[in-house]
Amino acid sequence: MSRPVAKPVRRADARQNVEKILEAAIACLGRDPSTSAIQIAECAGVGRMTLYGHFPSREALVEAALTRLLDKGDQVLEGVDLTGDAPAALCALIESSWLLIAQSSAVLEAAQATLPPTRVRDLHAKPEQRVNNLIARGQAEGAFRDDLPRTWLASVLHYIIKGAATDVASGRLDPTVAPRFISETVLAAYAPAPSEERSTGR
Amino acid sequence: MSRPVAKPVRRADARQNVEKILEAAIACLGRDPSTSAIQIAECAGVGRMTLYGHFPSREALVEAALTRLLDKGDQVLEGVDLTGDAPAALCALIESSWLLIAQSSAVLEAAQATLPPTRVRDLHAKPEQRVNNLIARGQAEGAFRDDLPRTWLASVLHYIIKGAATDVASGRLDPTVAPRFISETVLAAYAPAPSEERSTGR
DNA sequence: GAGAACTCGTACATGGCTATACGAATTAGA
DNA sequence: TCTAATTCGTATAGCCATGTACGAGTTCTC
Repeated sequence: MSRPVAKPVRRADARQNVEKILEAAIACLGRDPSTSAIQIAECAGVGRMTLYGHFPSREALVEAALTRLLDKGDQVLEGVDLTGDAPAALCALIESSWLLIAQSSAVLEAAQATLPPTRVRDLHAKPEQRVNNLIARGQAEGAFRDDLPRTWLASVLHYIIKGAATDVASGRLDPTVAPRFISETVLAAYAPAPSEERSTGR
Repeated sequence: MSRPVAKPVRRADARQNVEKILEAAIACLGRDPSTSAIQIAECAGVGRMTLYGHFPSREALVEAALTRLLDKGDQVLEGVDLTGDAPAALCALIESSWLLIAQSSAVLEAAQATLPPTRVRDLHAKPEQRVNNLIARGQAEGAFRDDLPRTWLASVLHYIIKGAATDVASGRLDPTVAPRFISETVLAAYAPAPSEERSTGR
């Protein structure tokens, strides 16, 4: 009875199919959070039953896709140096992962429609923390404005990234200029109030 | 047969029901763009069949709701003085109609899922223009930054308003402080490059 | 090469939303 | 008051998505 789910070895093609399905799910849900399991399956190039063979329900699939996406994002952010000058670090963060963040937002939206809210919060708490810390540090150093709460500043970043991603997806915005627009806008929005010239760090 | 739709007089209660349905549609779709016609009907306090008696399809209902909402927004903006100092005008615009704009965005999202894209564009072209003109004027006067395209600046405004509205709806953001946050953030984002210290109003 | 794992089609039950048709009860308006 | 407009329940049909069951064919893995 000590092995309820233990399938230690899976056939190679099976694992490969799981991979294809997850990638397709991320792509599809990133485009439209309400994509059906059928569409994801055919987008992955597998039969619908294969999908249900690997994921017991659409809910499980969405959760798996979100988890993978957040892990991927976490890895990317791991490789970005966020310790230096706060504005520069924010810029680097945006440059390196705005698309990933945008995708995550969309998949997260899909998750919110099907998963219990607590589960969702748990899943994306960690990556969220990275951004939060950076903003907090910037505020403490006087590089970012202090007259608006950190949570709001973080939200603004997400709003803009998500909006830009939507417009890029629908062809209204050129993806090559998007990161620059985002960075310049967010940095300006985060800038300390100009009236009183605080000693802005260095 | 020369009068296919001509119903010159409608009974008072009928018109009143149409009113209730439209208001309910705006409220429901503003909260969740995928609200079903059934939910809208019971939210309006009328039977489902009454709804179909007044609107031939859900699509027609969505279009009617969007049209009414945009008209309402247009009226509100009509009463706002946008001719003075550009930042102040933008601030007044946000203060007076951020909630309306947010609702419009949500209903517009519902419309995009059911209406032909051209129709949607046509409908909200006019209110959009008001914001665009204000931004253009601000740029021309040097009150707003010029290094980012006007369309992008307008988009940013929408991103933030829509995001804030979502967070207010889900209880993550206090509705009483939201307009202030939005205004201060957008004004900072729109500010001209900081190197030259313009006298930014007060 | 043989057995097991895996794929995937078909079929089916379920549930939700849209939309139509019919008809009875209600109600406004003259 | 009387008539016609209006409401609104029920029934019906179609479409689509989810999820389960069965079974035959294919392909890995030993």
